[in-house]
Order: sequence, then C-alpha cells, then structure tokens
Amino acid sequence: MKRDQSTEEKIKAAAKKVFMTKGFDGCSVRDIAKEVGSNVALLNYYFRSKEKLFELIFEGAMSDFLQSMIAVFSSELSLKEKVSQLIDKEFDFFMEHPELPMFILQSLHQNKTDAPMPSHFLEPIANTGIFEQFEQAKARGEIRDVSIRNVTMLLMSNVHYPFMSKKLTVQFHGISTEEFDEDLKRHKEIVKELITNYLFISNPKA
Amino acid sequence: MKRDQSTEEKIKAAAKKVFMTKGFDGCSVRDIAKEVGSNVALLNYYFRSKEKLFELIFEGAMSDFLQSMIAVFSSELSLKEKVSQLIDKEFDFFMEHPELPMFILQSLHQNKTDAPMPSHFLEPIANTGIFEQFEQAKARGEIRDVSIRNVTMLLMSNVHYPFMSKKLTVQFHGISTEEFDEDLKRHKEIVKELITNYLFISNPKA
DNA sequence: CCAAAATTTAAACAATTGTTTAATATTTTT
DNA sequence: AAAAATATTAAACAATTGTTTAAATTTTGG
Repeated sequence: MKRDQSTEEKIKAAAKKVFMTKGFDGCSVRDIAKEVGSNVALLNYYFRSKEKLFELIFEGAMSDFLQSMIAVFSSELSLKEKVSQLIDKEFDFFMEHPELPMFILQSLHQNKTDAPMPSHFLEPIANTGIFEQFEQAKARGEIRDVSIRNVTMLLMSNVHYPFMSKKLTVQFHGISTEEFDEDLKRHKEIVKELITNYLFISNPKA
Repeated sequence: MKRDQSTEEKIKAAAKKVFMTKGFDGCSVRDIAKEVGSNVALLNYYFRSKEKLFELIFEGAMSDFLQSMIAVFSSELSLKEKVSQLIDKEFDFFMEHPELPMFILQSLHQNKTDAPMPSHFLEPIANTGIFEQFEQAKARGEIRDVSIRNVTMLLMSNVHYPFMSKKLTVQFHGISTEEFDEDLKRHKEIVKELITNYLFISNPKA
C-alpha cells in the first residue's frame, strides 16, 4: 500500500513554496514538479489536478493564518491582555511567514477558492468565547462602544498590511530590508499602544 | 496619420479593467481583446506586447494611487488638518477604485514590474514639503517622536487594507456588501480619531 | 521469491498561450 | 480619384499549459 510518506509531503512542500511566492496563475505544474525534482504526472497521481493541490495548500494556509488568533483567544487573560498578546503573537508569526497575508488575500480576491469560508475555520474562534468577553467588557463600560467588526478591521489592517506592502514601502522610502524590519518592530509597539489606548477606557464607569 | 484616437483608448480601458480584476498572470491577451470586441493582433499593433501594455496600465494605476496623497500634501493646511484630510480623501478615492490597492501591491509583490519606483512618482511628494512640515512640527513638540516612516505605515495600513480584505472580512463575519460598506465608513472615522489622537500632543510644550 | 500493488517515469494529448505574418479594409494625403 | 499610410482582420507560429496514457520501476505481502 503506502510506500513512502515523504513523496506526497515533498510535493506539498514544493507546491506551498511555489504557490505562495508566485500565486496560482503565476506558476505551472511543471514549476512545482521541478521544485520537487520530479515529474508532472506525479503531482496528478497524488492530487488529481493543479486546482485540487492548490485548494489543499490554501486550506492549510488559511488554517495557519487563523491559528495564532485562536491560541490567544483561548487563553484565560483579560481582554486588554488578549488584544496586546494578539498583536504580539500575530506579528511574531508573520515575521516567520511574511508571504501568508498576501497569499490569502490575493487568492480570495481572485476567487481562486470559490467556496465560502468553511465553518471549521470560524467555529473554533467563536468557541473561544471572545465575542462574549468583548460584549461583556463593553456592557461594563471598560471599552468603547465600537463594534467587534471594527476592532477586527483595525487589528487586521495594522497586523497584515505591513507584511503585504514590503516592496512598496521599501521602494517608497528607499530603505533596506534591515531598515524595514526595524520599522516593523516599531510599528508593532505603536499599534499595541494605539489600539489599547483607543479601545480601553482608562477610568471605567467614571 | 492618426485615424481614431478611441481605439487605442478603448484597448487601454479594457486592459485596465481586465488586469485590475484578474492580474497579469490571471488573464490572456485574448481576454482583453474580447473585452475590446476586437482582435489580438490589434493589441500588439498598438502596444507591442502584453508586458508593455501591462507596464503602461501599472504606471497609470500607480499614478492614481499617489495622486490624492499629493493633492492633500500640497495644500496650505496644518499638519493635523492634512492628516485628517488625507484619510478622508484617500478613503473616498478608494471607495471609487477599490481594486487599486490590491492591484498595486500584488503587482509589486510578484515583480510584475521590476524597475524601482521612478523618481517622477516620488519627487512630487517630496516637493510638497510634507517631510519638512512633519519634522518642524516634531521639533516644536506638537507631535510625538515617531518617524515619518512609521506614520506612513500606520496610514497606509488603515487606509489600504480594508479595501484589500473585503472578501476575507465579508466571509469572516458573514455579512453583506452593504454591511461591509457601513463598516468601512465607521472605520474611516475611527482611524481619523485614532491616529490624530495618537500623533498630536494635546498640550504642546506643556 | 514471486506476483500483485503501488509508485515513478517519459511521452503524448488537445487546448491555450503570446506573438507574428500577410492580406484586407479604411482613412489620409496628394 | 489615385496613391500612400494607417488600421484591422484572420490565420498561423512555436511554446507552454494541465492532464492522461501506458510502460517501467519499486515496494509489498503471501
């Protein structure tokens, strides 16, 4: 039956690398095969089609994409701590996987995955109870009267965008990669202060 | 010599539409020709190649992309007013051209345009004197000790990202396009308050 | 060890890609 | 109106696309 687990995994790794950097339309199955050091037919032998292989990679990427969020939300921290930790953890994560935000948004943008987001992505987040914690904090007057959707937009904007805009920013300011990375670190701290200062009312109920 | 100006313009318009929505790799020259209602050979007759045509469209898009920025920076307003107006104007502009941020960042990301950003894009911005105005305000203690690069990152993140993440956000929250647009408007106001509150010290020199 | 199953390969498939050629149609100039 | 220039078309080009076929190789189980 199964002979070597690693072939299938090697193809997945190569496909991930190529799809992430070049996008679905920007690469051929032969590009991936070359990255594996093997044949085109082998990809279809394991994954049936380019599209099926892509969907697999995309699902994995989306899972990673949401993972750090779930980890933080599942903890037993205060809302303020969670927001602060979320920014920290997401930044650290995307430092390791800087291509992820662009890959996800670009794939969705071009309908490379037509299906609506499966519930197995969203339910784990809802199950952390973060939404209830947020509403309760609002009811207690600890945080501003802002919708959780707007808070999400704020967080995502400031956490995802910098990693998507590296080329633009580096060219725009004429800086080096090292300088950009320094800016990233500083940005993280600014965003933490900015958002917590804005969201959390300093003297609740006063 | 010239017979009909509108043919060349029609091709450009069609190319812009197709490139913007599908990306360079995501479309064929025949897709564009079909959008024009004409032949493939005509595209190369006017623009020599798919790549040349794309570069033209990209340059135009980048120009639009930076235009509203220059308009605001060139005005005779205070820095605080400029920041506030910039957010307003950019938001209004991207409401009309929501695909622009994704198109620009994605094209740069995949090196669809290899050349560094031409000086004719950057000089007009520098020539507005915005950098000097910023440093002077900082010297006078009116604004925080933050680099202009970090302020730029803040602004771009909050202004560009929401338009890039529509599909993700709509799916994530399970909302309609109308609800998303409402969130966008609210986001604009939040960002204005957030950034001006953060950047400008309420009681200078105190 | 041998047959059956699973894996890997090379080659071929039709369809699509960007580009070019050469002929036709239209406009402009004389 | 004739001639020259410009614009538009259909057809063909070789290269590349995703996928399939069928043969060769390797691994597995009895």
